[in-house]
Amino acid sequence: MSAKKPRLPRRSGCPISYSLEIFGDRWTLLVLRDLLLKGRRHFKDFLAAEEGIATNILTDRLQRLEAFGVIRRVRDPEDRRRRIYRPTDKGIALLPVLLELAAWGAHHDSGTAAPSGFVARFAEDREAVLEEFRRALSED
Amino acid sequence: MSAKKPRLPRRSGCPISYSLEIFGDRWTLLVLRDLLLKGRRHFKDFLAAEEGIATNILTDRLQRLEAFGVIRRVRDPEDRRRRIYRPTDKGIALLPVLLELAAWGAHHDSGTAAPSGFVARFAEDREAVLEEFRRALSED
DNA sequence: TTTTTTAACTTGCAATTTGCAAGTTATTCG
DNA sequence: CGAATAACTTGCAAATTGCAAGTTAAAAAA
Repeated sequence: MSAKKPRLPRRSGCPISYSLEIFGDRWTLLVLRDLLLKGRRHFKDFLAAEEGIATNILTDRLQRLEAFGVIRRVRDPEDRRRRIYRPTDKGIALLPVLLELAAWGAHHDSGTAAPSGFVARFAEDREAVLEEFRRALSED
Repeated sequence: MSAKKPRLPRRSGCPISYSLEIFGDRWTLLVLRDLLLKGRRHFKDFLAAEEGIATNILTDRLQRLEAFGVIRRVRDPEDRRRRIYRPTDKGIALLPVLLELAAWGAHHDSGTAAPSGFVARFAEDREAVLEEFRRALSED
């Protein structure tokens, strides 16, 4: 596996540019949302998300995330047809990015479906919210 | 101006999905980096960034950011050929997203050109770093 | 045991977006 | 006034996304 890294040659040394080389598209962070915030694990789960990602795009994104060391992919011992996708530490470190995007979106989208009170809670105790998600992810 | 909003129909009410409708591409957050973190203001400045955005893409992204109320665009009174692009409050509220992306990228990119000590400083006093950038942006 | 169903992709092709570079128009400079 | 400049616009090729049918291995049903 993992021959999927560079889509384009490196554009600059900027850290944001580096991050966007991995996440700068309409789907990758949505996949990570399901993985990190919703605890989804299987291909089928990501496919079932409301936004309707296509199978070829999902496969591509999962492969890239694996190649960049953000997730790992193993065969499910209970059903060998299935694959389990899990975040690495590098992946878990993306929680703040996801939550800041969520907070911004929830605050500025008049039609948001964000959980009620999420923005206030995050603003009030950011670290506690982060810790909750980290704990959920470490329960394996 | 500002007829540039929806590229696609809304995919879901998820706040992250909403954010990605605006930023889910390889260029938009780079433009905002220059605007919010580097204080760039003119079309020419964004064009000159190291990553080499094309003029049609830059124009498209600026128009979308304006349509979403993230930036405003005015004619420069000192040279009417020029345009000044400035962040709105909605735009400034994206600083945490940008800085989290930068911190993640700086930490995980072995070839990073991030300013030395940035990651440590941000981890140590996130609010102070945010406040610095906000102050710089309000000096107009 | 065989057949059917299911999970995770893969593939072919059309539609959309990006990238490159030349072109256009209004404004400023020499 | 002509040349240069700022901010786009345009035409077209390359790359990516989206849709839906197809494939293969594993599990479930007959």
